[in-house]
Amino acid sequence: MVSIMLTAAGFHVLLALASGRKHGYAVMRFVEEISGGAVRLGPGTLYRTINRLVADGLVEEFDAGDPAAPHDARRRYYKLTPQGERAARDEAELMTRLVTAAKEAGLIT
Amino acid sequence: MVSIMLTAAGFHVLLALASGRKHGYAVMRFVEEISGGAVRLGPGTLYRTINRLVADGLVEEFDAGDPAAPHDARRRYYKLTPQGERAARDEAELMTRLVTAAKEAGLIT
DNA sequence: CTGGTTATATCCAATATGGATATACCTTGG
DNA sequence: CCAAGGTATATCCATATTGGATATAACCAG
Repeated sequence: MVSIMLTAAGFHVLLALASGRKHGYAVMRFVEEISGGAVRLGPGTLYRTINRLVADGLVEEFDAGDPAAPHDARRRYYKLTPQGERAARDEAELMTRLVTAAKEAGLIT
Repeated sequence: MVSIMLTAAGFHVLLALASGRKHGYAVMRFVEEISGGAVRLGPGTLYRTINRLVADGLVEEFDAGDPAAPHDARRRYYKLTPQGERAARDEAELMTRLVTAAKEAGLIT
C-alpha cells in the first residue's frame, strides 16, 4: 500500500482531530463512537500513532490554556497542522471513491 | 484496530471482487485504477492477502472454464463468498460513516 | 479515603507491509 | 522463429504496525 503512507489508525486520528481539537483519550472515544464501536484503538496504537503523526508534522500539540474550565493536568491536546488537514482530506477523498465503487458494485445503497 | 479484522489491503481486494470476479493480477490493476493510482498493492501484499482471505472463507477460487476465450493458463480466478460479501458490505458501511464524518468536519464537500 | 474511571506511556509477541527475487507464460514485432 | 516486454503467480526478508498487557498516576463520586 502506498498512498501518502497513512495507516488506518492514522486516518482515524486525523479525522477525530479534524472534527475538533482534542486530547488523546478523547480521540480514542471519538473513533469508537463514530464507528459504532466497530473500531477501537488500544492505548498502544493510539499513543504511538499520535506520536508518529506529530513526528511527521501532520499533528501538533498545543497548550489548552483555558483558564475557565479546570482541566485535567494529565491531558495533552492536539490539533491538525495544515499538512495534516491536507493528508486527511486526500484520504477522505480516496475513501469517497471507494464508497462510490462499493455502491456501483451493489454492495451498499 | 478491531472491526472484523479486515486490513486495508483486504478490503481493497474484496471491493475489487465485488465489482466482478477476477484473477489476482486484475485485482491489482483494479485497485490501482479505482484509487487514481494512489493505492498500489505490491505482489507480496496482493497474493498474501488473497490467500489469507481464502483461508478465512471470505474469498474462494473458482474454475473459469470459459471455453470461448483462450485464457491464460496461469491465471487463478477468485470470487466473494457470502461471508466475504457481508464483510465487504460492513466495511463499506463503516467507510460511509467516516466519509459522512469527514463532510461534517468540513474536510470535504 | 477508596474504588473506578480517566489519561498517558512503554514493552512485547504476533501480524502485515513493500520490495526484491524467481519463474514462466503470452503476445507482438522484427 | 525468436527475443523482448508485459502478464501472472509465488516466496522471502527486513521493516513497520498492531493489539494487549503492564505501569503509573491524577481525577471524581460516594
